Amino acid sequence: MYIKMATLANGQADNASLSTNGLGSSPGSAGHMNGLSHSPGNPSTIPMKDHDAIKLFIGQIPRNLDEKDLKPLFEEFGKIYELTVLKDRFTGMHKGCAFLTYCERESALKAQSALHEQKTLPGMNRPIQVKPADSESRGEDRKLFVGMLNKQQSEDDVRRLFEAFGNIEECTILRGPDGNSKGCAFVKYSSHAEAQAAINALHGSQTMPGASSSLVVKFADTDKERTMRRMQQMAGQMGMFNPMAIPFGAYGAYAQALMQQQAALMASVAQGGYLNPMAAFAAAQMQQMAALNMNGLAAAPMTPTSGGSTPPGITAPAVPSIPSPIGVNGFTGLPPQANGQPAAEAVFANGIHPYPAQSPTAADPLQQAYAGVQQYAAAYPAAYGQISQAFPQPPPMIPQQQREGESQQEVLSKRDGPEGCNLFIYHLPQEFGDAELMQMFLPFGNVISSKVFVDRATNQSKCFGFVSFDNPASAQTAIQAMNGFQIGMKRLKVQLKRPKDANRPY
DNA sequence: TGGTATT
Repeated sequence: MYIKMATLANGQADNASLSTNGLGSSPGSAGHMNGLSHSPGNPSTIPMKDHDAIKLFIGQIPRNLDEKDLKPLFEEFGKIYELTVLKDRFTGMHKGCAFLTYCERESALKAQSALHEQKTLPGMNRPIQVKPADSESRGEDRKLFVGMLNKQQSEDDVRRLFEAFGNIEECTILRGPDGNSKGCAFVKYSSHAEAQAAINALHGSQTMPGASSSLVVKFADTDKERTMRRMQQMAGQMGMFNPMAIPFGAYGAYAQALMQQQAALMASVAQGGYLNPMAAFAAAQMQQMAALNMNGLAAAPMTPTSGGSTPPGITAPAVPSIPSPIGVNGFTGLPPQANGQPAAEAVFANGIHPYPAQSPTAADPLQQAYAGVQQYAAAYPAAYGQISQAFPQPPPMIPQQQREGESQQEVLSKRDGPEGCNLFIYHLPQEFGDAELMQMFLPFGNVISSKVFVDRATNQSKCFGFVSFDNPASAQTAIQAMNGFQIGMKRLKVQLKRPKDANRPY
């Protein structure tokens, strides 16, 4: 009985928060004190109930109607298994709603379609509510997030699109404070299966006029995910560490340990006087990759995220979950020599090895990341060769360390830094995606966003992009260091991003 | 010289 009461209390609370009818209810009352409610503990009095029977929430019931009054209204759709008016636990006051379970699932569906919002009971000013109780499903597993809608599309438009796949209980366009659509919506079906069917049929199926890519149909965030998202946003605004690193458990701890290890390496390098932008660049890449891989968010870290093509010599290695032996030349799948040079020599063309000699062990993820850097560098010998020319002297800068746990959130956030912190970069290699762009600028500070402009029609990079730092000094340092930097046949153009309202050509 | 969004 205790369990039964708890269940009812939960269901009631759920429905109270769900319903838009203004029915007040405080959690806790269990309406089991009535003549129609069967005691599930006594087999002799329990009618048989379908295994897939649906518990219905009935709302907008006049408070003078009790179970025996309501029974005739609902009985015409089938045999009632249980009907319970919700009452305040302490005062016994009728709360204006009830739970109803038919013996057969089909009866519930019939009652819902016949009654829900179809008639208004005497004395009420809103129509009766007959719908599955929230306790019937978590809610989240049948609620969809729909993205890439046309901003002109209405609730009805979306309903029409989704109604073929099941019964839609809710359909809401997300709107900003001004009432304009954000181009996305929530659609809630009666069942998980319906929601899944809609995903299967509609996700990516079409591109709405004016939308930048094809329709997105996926399960909506769970409460937990929503909380995480909020935390991330908050942390991002405050420039704090990323809370995502904490719940990742063992992986997060491992990634953090890795980064600490790498930070220690970098510190020893700095003390040895070897620090130069190139070393910082390579180290930053290594950190990125290690962090990304450990979090399982990017199995092939050096694959451009946009553009579709892969730089020559880069084979997008997957980091094996069970490490296999790798040699100094790097990953399985990497040609032993790229561009005619041993990869390691291509990286450190200036003869400076910023890392202490190590004997590579096969199981060391650091080695894997290191190999990844080598591989990446091997594909861009020109870039790396030029670095030593670009910086005959150590430049007047101390590359800012990436702080622990910072990378994921920073990678994911898409926002400008303050004025003077945002760079426009032109003449990027065709193969560069957001990730590569960011890695290139990480040595100069805390990169809060990176974006390579991609032609939507061809999905090809337009060879320019944006990088935002969290402070103007980093941006200036990056300009000094990287403007005119030669990659292959091109030289990077690195300038402050033109403010939106300003009209000055550089 | 940008922006795939979660009641």
